[in-house]
Formats: sequence, C-alpha cells, structure tokens
Amino acid sequence: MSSLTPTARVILGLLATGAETGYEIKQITDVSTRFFWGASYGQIYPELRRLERAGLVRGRDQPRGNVRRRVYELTPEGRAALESWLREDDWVFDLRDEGLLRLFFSDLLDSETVLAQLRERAAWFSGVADHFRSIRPPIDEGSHMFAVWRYGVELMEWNADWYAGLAQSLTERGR
Amino acid sequence: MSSLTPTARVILGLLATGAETGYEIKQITDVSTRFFWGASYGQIYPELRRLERAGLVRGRDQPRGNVRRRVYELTPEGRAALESWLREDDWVFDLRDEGLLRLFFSDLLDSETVLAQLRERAAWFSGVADHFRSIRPPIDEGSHMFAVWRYGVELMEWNADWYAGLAQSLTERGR
DNA sequence: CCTAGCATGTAATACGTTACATGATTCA
DNA sequence: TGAATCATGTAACGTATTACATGCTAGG
Repeated sequence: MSSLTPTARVILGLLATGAETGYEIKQITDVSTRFFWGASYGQIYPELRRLERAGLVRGRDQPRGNVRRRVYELTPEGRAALESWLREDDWVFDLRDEGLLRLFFSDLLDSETVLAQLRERAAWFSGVADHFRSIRPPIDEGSHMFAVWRYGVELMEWNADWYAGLAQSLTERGR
Repeated sequence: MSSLTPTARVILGLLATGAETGYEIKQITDVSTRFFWGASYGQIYPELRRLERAGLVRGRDQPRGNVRRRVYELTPEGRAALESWLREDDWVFDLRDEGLLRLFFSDLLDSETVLAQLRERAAWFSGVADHFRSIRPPIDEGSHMFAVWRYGVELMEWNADWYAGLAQSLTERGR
C-alpha cells in the first residue's frame, strides 16, 4: 500500500521528469495523464506544501519579474519515495462510465433512441481518438511514456469500434 | 445535466429492473455494474431516503420474520426521471488507472522491472476477463444488458492483449 | 453452537472539482 | 487597452469508501 496520496504520485513523477511549478504540473497533466489520472489546482497546491513539510520536495521562491513563482524539486527522499511507489505491484483501476450504465438499462428504451445513442457514443470516442492522435508527444517512440500515448489512442479507437459494431449489429437485426 | 446524483442513477435503474431493497441493490451492483459504476452502503441507504423525500421512490416496511426490511418501488415520477436521464446525451467517462500512470513514469525504472510489471498486469487483466466470463448473466443475448457484459469481458481481454503485446515487443527489442 | 448471510444504518475520513480571488506580463 | 497567459491559492461542496454497530435467521 502506497503512503503517497493519489495527487502526490503524479506530482513526484512530473517533478522527476522536469516540471517545476504547480502551474506547470497542471498544464502537463491536462495534456498527458489527464484521461487516466487527473489533477486540479485544489489538490496540487496544498499537496505540494504537504510534500514539502514531509521532506519529499524542496521549494524555492523564484519569481519571473514580479510574477510570484515557486519552483520545486525532488529531495533524495522524494526520489526514493517515487521509485518505491513505481516498484509496487498493486494498483488502482477505476472506471466510471455513464454511457455503459445507460446501455445497461437501455432495454427500458425504444430501439431507435438506443441506436442513436450508440452512434453518438461511437462518434464521441472517435473524436477523442482523433484528438489524442493530434497531441502526439515529441518523444522517443521506444519510451514507455510514448507507449502510454499509444494506449490512449488505441483504447479510444477500440471503444469507437465497439460501439459502432454494436450499432451495426442492431441495425442488421432490425432489418 | 442530470439532476440525479450518481448513485440515484443506478438505484432507479435497478428498482426498475426488479431490485427491491438497499441490500439487494448492493448485491446486484457488486456483480454487474460494479466495474464501471460502483455503489456502497454509505451511499445507497441515505440516497434511498433522499429519493423517497423527493417522491421518486416509495418505501414500505416489509420484514421477513423479525428481520427488518424495507422494500422500495419507483413512483411514476421516479420512472419519468429515470427515462429522462436515460435519454440525455451527455455522459461521464472517467478512468483512474494507476498501472498506466506507473508506465508513464517507468522510463525512470530498469527494463527488467518494467517488463515484469507489464506481464503481471497482462495476467491480472486476463484473470479479470476470466472472472467476468464466469459470471455470464442468464439473460437474453440480444439484450443491451447482455451487451454490457460482453463489453466488460472484451475490454479486459483487450487490455490483457495490449499489455502482453507491449511486453512481447520489449522482449524482442531487448534481444 | 457457530458461521454465513440477510438487512439497515452512521461516522470518520479521503478525495475531488468548481468557482472564486488576486495580480503581473505579453501581445495583438 | 484589453485579452490571454502565467502563477498561486482557498472555500464550498459533492461524492466516495471504510469501518463499525446492530440484530435476526438458516444451515451445517
């Protein structure tokens, strides 16, 4: 069991890979880990201070002009906590999918409505896949980080195909 | 935007499909919607009373012997709220996947550790797929509810394959 | 007799988003 | 000059799990 809070995990990881400020952590998560591990300002800033009190990060005020700015870096203890977490062998896997819940109860609905919804959902996943494809990260294609990007694209494609396939089979059955 | 709370959605749906008590709702979610829409007693019982106050469900005490028991049913208003929610066209899709987050930062780790983790993860998804397959619901294969069961099995299989494939390609590259 | 299951409920706690407040700088 | 962006932060609120408490009944 990890002693790191959920948001601490992504913070330490991002500090290890070059992020410096809370603001930057938020920007990066929003275009990378967001779809499987989000973070909001309301979690990030308090967590950074908790981590500093716990000795896992060190912060220094480093304003840009008159814009106040606090940069953080991992301490050796923080780096150790990060690596220790990375080596753990249990993990959270949570899915919250309202579309699936609707489908679960959709036998209560007329089939035209359901069919329209399935097509809409297929289109939505397809659009998300396109979006993910468009934010391809400029990093080594052999890296694990790049593999996660591929996962995102492929998972969205798989979902788009699944819903399109179901809509298709319902259409054929309806004929 | 739905006025139903997250737990209200699954409660109304299950009441519409035959569940009667809070206990039963919990049992059913645990073997059906759990992997994409969980519910706990701490949400279910208070929510049932809120829904009753709001007039969406009606509860009656119906003990079995001396075991206290309160059965609920949808009111016409509850049925209408359920159908209205089912017809909405926006939805929540949230994923929280710690394995993916680890992989995202795994360039910090040695490749043997990462490879072992990928294989473990593939095995885990494969096991979950087996488990899902084993709880195949005894319902019409043409129903939407059955389609959701298939989704679960197939999504877990897809994940198992994805992680196994990545492990495989890393192995080949390592040679 | 004891355990598992039926059945209901609450309190503590954790986690998360949203909206808001503040203020500087850059660029059109 | 005004909008977007950089940057930090808090308060209110919603949602969730966990652990605990209670007590009956059925079956081995």
